[in-house]
Amino acid sequence: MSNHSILDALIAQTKISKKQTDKQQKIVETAVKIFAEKGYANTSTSEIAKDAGVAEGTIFRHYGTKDNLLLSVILPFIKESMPTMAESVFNEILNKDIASFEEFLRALLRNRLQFIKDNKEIFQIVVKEFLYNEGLRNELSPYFTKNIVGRMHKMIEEFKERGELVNLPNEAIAKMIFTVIGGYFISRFVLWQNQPDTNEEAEVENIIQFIMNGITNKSQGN
Amino acid sequence: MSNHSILDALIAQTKISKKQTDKQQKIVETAVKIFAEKGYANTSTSEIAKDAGVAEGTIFRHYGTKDNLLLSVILPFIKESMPTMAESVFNEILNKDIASFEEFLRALLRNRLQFIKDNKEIFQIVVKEFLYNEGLRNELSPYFTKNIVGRMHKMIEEFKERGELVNLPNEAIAKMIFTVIGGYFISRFVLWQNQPDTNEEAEVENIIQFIMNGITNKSQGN
Amino acid sequence: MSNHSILDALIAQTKISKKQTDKQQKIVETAVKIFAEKGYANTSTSEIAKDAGVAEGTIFRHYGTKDNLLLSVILPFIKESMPTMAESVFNEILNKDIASFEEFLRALLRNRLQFIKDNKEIFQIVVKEFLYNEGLRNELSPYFTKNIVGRMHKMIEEFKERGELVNLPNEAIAKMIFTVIGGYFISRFVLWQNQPDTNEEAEVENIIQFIMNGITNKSQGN
Amino acid sequence: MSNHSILDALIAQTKISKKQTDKQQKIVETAVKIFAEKGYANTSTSEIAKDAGVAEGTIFRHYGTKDNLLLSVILPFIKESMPTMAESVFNEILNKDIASFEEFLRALLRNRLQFIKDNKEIFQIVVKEFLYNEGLRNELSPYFTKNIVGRMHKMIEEFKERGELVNLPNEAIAKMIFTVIGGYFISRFVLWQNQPDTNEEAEVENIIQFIMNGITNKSQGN
DNA sequence: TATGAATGAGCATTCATTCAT
DNA sequence: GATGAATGAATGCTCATTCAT
Repeated sequence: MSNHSILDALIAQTKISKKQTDKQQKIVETAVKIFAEKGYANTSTSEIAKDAGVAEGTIFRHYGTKDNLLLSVILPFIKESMPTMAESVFNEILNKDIASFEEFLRALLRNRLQFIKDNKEIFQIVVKEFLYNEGLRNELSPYFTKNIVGRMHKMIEEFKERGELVNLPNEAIAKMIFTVIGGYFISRFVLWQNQPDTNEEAEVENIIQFIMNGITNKSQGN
Repeated sequence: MSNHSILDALIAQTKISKKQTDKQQKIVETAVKIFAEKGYANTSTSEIAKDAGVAEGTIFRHYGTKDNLLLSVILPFIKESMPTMAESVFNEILNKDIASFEEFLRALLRNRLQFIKDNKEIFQIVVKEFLYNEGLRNELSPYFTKNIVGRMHKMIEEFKERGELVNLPNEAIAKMIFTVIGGYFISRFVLWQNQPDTNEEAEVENIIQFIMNGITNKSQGN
Repeated sequence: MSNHSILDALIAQTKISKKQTDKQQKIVETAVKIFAEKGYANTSTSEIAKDAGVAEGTIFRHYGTKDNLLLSVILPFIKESMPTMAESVFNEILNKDIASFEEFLRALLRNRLQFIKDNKEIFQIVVKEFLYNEGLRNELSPYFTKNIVGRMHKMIEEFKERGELVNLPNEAIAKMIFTVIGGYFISRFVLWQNQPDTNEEAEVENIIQFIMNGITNKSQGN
Repeated sequence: MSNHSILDALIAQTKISKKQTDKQQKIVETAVKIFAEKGYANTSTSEIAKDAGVAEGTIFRHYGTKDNLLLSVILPFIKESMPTMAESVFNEILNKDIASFEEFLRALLRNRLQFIKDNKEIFQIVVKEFLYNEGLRNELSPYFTKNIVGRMHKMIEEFKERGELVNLPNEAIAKMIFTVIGGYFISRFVLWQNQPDTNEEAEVENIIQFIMNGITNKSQGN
């Protein structure tokens, strides 16, 4: 996990992926499942091979190293998770002048919630490894910054100008939104995955309200 | 990391720790440093031994297993971090009828911020392992729930009655407060530890304001 | 050395042993030699690996644990030693109505003597570990009882009815025969392996005579 | 277990044992118990120390090495078991001209049976280690030969002259007697120690009869 | 005399990786 | 493309032994 830029890897990845053999698909599937469950460092390639019904050599024929297998698992998710957000969410909002920031938040949260529900296990891997694996963190961070933070600032700026947002530094606002939303995702999908299904609708709405208005009782004066 | 209750361990811990030899101290010190840096799973006992200037056997003579060494590193922190909060923060507030919830939040945040600044590395270990190490998570969770959540609910209830807090479920309020504060600590001390010192005063104030009032511009109508 | 029934192991063993690689063969060969010489507990896997000209990992790839290697060495011997005796010796005798018990004894002793001469080293291992290794003893015992003791009783019963044998409990007779024959094997092949070759023919005959007639001088009256 | 003659050790032993401290006594007691149960090679000095309520260093202060502790446990037993037999049994018999060989056997068996019942655990150790520990075997063997075999031969010679014994080599006769008696002891006290108490009187008598007369039905002709 | 902290070689086992088939 | 035998360094841990107090 050291001297390959993530972008290089991405490119290589795209080039290589002419066709995935059945075995390859099975390997990645299995790796996702086990990495999510026990973490990268606690998973052995032999376990993956056995569970995938594949010879251990086959893993290395296709992915070269265990590190590389991790990347092969994570990268498509990253590739998807970042730009998608940009295109389908941000722009969509920016073009509709009727939208409030609250509506934007709601759309963003719902959109990402669905995405993560569709990619629960990979999300678990990314979260865990982002914290545990400094190499990976260093690779993903600039990518994240470049794609997300920039757009978010623009968005905040826009709504600040409309007078909807409090006068805090853009960065502070962005960070707090990410913290609350990210905290929700991590808490729900990584830490307490087996909790019985809660009332998602209400939860989402509470989060939006919290981000917008905090916890102070607004009808205090009444 | 399996069949020892954390409370039992805590008790045993306290009893055993008659005197720590110099070597023991060096071992724990070094373990803290390396675990924090690379994570428990990526740290070998031989590395700890070498860095601590100690024979590898010495580690096992004192701590028995690597798991146990981790606990020996973490438990005093946990022991400190939980009840302390209870006594020195919660009660203090409950007794002063002048206090607002905002003041309580400020005190809580400041108090914990100081504590974590004093125990930066162990905090890093706890955060990382809480996510990565299911066994540890299962041990710490009930302890956390029992000590913190209960008190927090009482506190929220109290201020709800005073009409200061929004009408959301106590749990939802508590969770969001923890998410924001925890997110701040993790972001600052685990993820981006090497960032240049920011304006802490302002940051703390922003967080408080955010929790209390969200991001909506309150002077909107003016 | 605990929770596997020997019968299960036997079955598994037979199934697995599709083909043995050269290295596997070398490992077992070497293990037999060293276990026999120094005992299981005093033999390290690294010594076996070195002597076998194999990487230590190779042992574990094929046998999983040191315990398992011991079983892999012993089981084929056990499998052979028990039923063979049943089929080829017992039945053979039972079908010839001319046979005397003495002839049966002679056939039995000769047959087993040859078998052990052909498997000297494994016999040494089995004897030593049967005494030293309670787990192994507990596994082998019932198997031994089931296969040997039953048949022996039937045999003794048969010859008792022919009036050839003394009126002692079958069990007592069987036990003494085993003690004398087993004692001979152990003494000759385990305890004093390096004694110069004695007159085997005479020795066998002495044993038979001893079992049949004891040490009393029968021509006493003359 | 290498370059000390057992006789030297015996002497040294005798000299040293001025006074045994309480701790020493506890150590030997505990060592006997655990060696008997699990075998020398499978017992760690730390386990002995813990069970004996003694610091590990104390064992080494008194016995120097683990090997030496084993000897300290075994030697008094050997010292006792050999000469005692000589004095109290052999001579006793030799002086009474009325005695038959059968009576001698009975006296010998009873005498040794009692001795072993009084020293069950050490007997277990000696048997196991005699087989497992080549060094120990090489040390004990000559001692055994010198003390026992010689006397036994004399005894057999004596009764051969009286016409009581079969015309087999003295050695063969001695060996078979030892095998049967030793086999009984080992079977009863080492292999199946937990068997419910059998009818000892009858068992002893069966053994004597077996040694004297074998298993042939003597009243065949009737 | 007794302690117990410290040692470091040794142990069984795991693991990512290589390579001939 | 896929296999699976083979590797050997590394790992967590044990153990007999030493030595200052």
